[in-house]
Amino acid sequence: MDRRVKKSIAALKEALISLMVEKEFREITISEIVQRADLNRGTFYKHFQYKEDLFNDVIDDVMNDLIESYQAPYKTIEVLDIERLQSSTIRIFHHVENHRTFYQMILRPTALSGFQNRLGTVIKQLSLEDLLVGSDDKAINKDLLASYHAYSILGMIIQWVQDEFKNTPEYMAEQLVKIIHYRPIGVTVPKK
Amino acid sequence: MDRRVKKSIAALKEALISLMVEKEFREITISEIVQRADLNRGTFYKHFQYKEDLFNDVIDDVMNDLIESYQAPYKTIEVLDIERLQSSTIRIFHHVENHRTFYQMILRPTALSGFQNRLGTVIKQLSLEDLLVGSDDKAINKDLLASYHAYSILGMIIQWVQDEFKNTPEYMAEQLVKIIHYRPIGVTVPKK
DNA sequence: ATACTTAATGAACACTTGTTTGTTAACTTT
DNA sequence: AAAGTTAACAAACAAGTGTTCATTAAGTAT
Repeated sequence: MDRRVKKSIAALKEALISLMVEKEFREITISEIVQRADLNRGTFYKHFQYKEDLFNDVIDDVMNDLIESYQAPYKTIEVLDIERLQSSTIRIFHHVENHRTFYQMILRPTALSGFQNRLGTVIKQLSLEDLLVGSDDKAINKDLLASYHAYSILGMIIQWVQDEFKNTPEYMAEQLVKIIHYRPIGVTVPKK
Repeated sequence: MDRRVKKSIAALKEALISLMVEKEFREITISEIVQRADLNRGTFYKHFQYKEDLFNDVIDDVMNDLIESYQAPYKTIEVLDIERLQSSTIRIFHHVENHRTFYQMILRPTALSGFQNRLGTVIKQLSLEDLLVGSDDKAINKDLLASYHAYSILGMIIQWVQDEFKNTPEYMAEQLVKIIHYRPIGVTVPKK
């Protein structure tokens, strides 16, 4: 890859990130980005169509790091006991902490992903009111459980939509009940 | 509320929805919206700042319907047995089907919520590779389970961010394990 | 029915966007 | 080191954005 391209794209990413710390993505203009990156506006359009595309490149970097940190435990462990999956092997939360500023930027309620956050928040509220009434396990953080539950339902809906509504709503409801009552089985699987 | 306002906003919502069926939200201009709504551009800016704000109004309508359909079962049932929560009481999937076009529009992978979808997809992929290895329950749809699992983790991360990283990553990982092993308790709670 | 309030309009403004075109200069390949 | 390639640049364009302001007319309240 041409060194000029690498430098330009790196400068654009840098500029976008530093702007996103200061203001909403919505309000950042391409002119501002190139101004901060000290590049010509045409250079931006040579590589990207929208600022969203540039942002996707930034996301790519973080996602690659996530994939690495998720797979990291398996590199040292020869066999994986699913039932006894220790919380220490779950590295994803460390990854998030390492990219703290990024995730804060990305997931703040007002930000980008308007609809999914809204839907998630609504379901979470409903969960808090209802499904948690019977729970008395003091060791479990209620807010975390509600958010877990809310977004898991969102996940099922997204999968359903991606499957083009092939299943019936009744099937979906049944699956939800089954998954909630499901537990991973304690088998030991040899690595790869 | 002034009848003119109600009519204008309704026309703008209508116009936006019909445009969103045809093309990406990104590519819809405010000029197009008012043109289709047969209104002056200034009228749009009287009520909204960005097209995102108008879109939020559309979302509000659907969310209100969701809240209703979620709470509907409890209106007829006097007591609620959490353990025996029948799938038939879970109305949320019917709500989604009733707004099929809307959800398809909103949740298609290329659309709006870039980052969360990306994050969800990555975690789902990783889940499919790993956590499902030991599962042999033929009654559970693997893709649904993976998506459920992926977005539930996303939900925990979002909650963590909203709590301003008060907890440690180790705590988060422990909570995840606890929640996965958690089951709702079979208590019967009197309605309100 | 009349007076008031204010939504909707049209025109105008500086600015950003997305695109194109020719020129300059940096990089790669031989 | 020279030749060929192409990124970065500057300038210019139509179209959209976000804002303001005076004018018209629809709606509300008395």
